[in-house]
Amino acid sequence: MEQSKGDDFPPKNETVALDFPQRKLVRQLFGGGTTNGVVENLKQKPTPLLQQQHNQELLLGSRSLPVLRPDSPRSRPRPNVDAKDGTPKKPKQCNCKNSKCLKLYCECFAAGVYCDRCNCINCHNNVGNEAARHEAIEATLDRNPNAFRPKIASSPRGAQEVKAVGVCDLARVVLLLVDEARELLLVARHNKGCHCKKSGCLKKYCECFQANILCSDNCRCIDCKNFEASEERRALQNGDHSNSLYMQQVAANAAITGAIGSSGYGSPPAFKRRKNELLFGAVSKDTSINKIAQFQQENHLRPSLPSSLPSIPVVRVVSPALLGSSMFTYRSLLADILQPRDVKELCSFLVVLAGQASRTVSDKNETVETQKEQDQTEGSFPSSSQDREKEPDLSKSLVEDRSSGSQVDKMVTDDSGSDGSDVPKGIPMSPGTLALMCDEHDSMFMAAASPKGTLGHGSKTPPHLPYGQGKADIYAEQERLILTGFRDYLRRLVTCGTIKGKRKAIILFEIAGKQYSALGSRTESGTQTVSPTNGNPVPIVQDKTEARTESGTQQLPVSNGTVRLVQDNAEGRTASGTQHVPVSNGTVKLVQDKVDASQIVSSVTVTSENSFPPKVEFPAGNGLLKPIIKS
DNA sequence: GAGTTTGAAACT
DNA sequence: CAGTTTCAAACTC
Repeated sequence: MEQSKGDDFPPKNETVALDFPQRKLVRQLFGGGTTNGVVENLKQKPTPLLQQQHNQELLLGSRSLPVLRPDSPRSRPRPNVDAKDGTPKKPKQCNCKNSKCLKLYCECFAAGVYCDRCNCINCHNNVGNEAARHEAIEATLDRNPNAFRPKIASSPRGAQEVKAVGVCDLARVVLLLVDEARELLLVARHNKGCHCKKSGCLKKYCECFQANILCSDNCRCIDCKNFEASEERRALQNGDHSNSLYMQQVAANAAITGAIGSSGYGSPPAFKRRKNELLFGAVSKDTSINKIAQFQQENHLRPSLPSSLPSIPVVRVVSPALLGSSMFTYRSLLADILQPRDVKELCSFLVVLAGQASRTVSDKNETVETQKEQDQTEGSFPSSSQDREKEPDLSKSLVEDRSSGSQVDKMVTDDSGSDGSDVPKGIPMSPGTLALMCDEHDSMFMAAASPKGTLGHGSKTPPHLPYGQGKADIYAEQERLILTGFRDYLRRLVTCGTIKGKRKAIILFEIAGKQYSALGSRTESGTQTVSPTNGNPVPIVQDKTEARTESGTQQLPVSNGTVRLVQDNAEGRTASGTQHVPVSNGTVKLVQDKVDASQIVSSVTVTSENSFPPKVEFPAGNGLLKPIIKS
């Protein structure tokens, strides 16, 4: 993801460093290790960024050759189009005078590119001085084999494939993205760390700051203010939106990471790692005084610092080394905008949307009530619209479902009730819900801790789904409605991302769109197995989306005022989690304080009566709820 | 645009 | 590895 800012970095119109002997290339290829940089092939044109990203997965080297480093502070993007004449220009124009542009002082050299239209003096970083240049490269590599490697380490995984498609998989998608963002947070850090003394790591002198990452325990900076909870840093971020270029540079990392709101609580991201890892439980073996001090600083505990720790530096904090060695170092610009509550509210939104979708579908299909009643004999679906007036379909259907004795009910009941789960008994689950329910058990958390852990359902057989085609269509319709709403949500996120984090938002949208497309492209019904968190394939109905004629309800497992949504990991196999979306007697305000006036302000009240089912009330206006992201 | 500040890189 | 010097970018005026 870091590379995304390379959009304006790659020297599109210049010849890049090409002068490395083949043997080095071979050494790169087989030397092991990873690099974010791209080893350019000899005498080839600059590689498109995306291909570079692909290449970097292939080209591994222990001794990196000069590389394009879109995520390097030295290669921070500059306008690649001349502001005056509009002609493309290289992203960096050095002004070297004494280094001949053959030392790492030179940004061009450090970036592995020839100087081109630079303002340097006595430049040797060009084709005409290939020998000297090569010699300089050798010398540089002798001093530091990683000299040309990216300073900012990031190994973002590719976009995780979203395997399952279902109503509740929307939540899965959301949480997948959150998970993805966390991964990004994990990987972005300065390899060497900065050594700032006076800048507080809040100026571009600081390479970490320049790369828009937080200082890490790699750093040896003094008086660092570039940490998650730093008010100075936050104030700087909130206040300085004038540097649009810089904002664009960092925007690539913004959307998703902002969505997870790692900074929302003003605590280091590391403290909020997966499964809400306990703060002190996550403390690694590294508990140096400095780290403790940093922790105190980050949590504003210094004033109450116990006197029993006299050795803790009082004034200077050497590096914002957070507890643990795997701290998050990334800081999203959206982090102060998209808060954790936003994610939760999105989940709530999806829940509400599911209910509304069921209502909408039901309204559409009152004409096929007969068919529905037939279905109710084996499953259960909402009955009349009169009932819906009193109670939303979500609730209604659930109530009715409780009285039904369908095979599905029994199966679900058996499955959920045997382990004390608070999942309502006798409630037929939609395929997507069942996919969610696979993680309904707390034991799943234990399974998540161990990739090969015990299955959340033990040895139980995954819920069987004897859905008929009609139900499949119902769910397909629901999915379509919900996905549409979700798409709208993401579109707004994209809009928001236009300001901050555009690219990430687009990625969000694309992933969601992928789901949406997958849903729409399906042509035959059947059972699709998804890989739930417990490792057991859970069949979900794969619906015809083109033949949506029946209504139905989509239930999300709700218990004790909490909507549980499955959080799955990338592969949907091992990690599991539960996203708790409080719905108890509160008003889930989907519209944030910053509202686009053109949008409908929708307050969605999600109440919980006797814990289940929740009452969902929609505001005036029957249109689909459209979440509004503050911008 | 000149001068200053800053911190990485280079050097000892 | 630590201290110093060199260097060029960032920053200030």
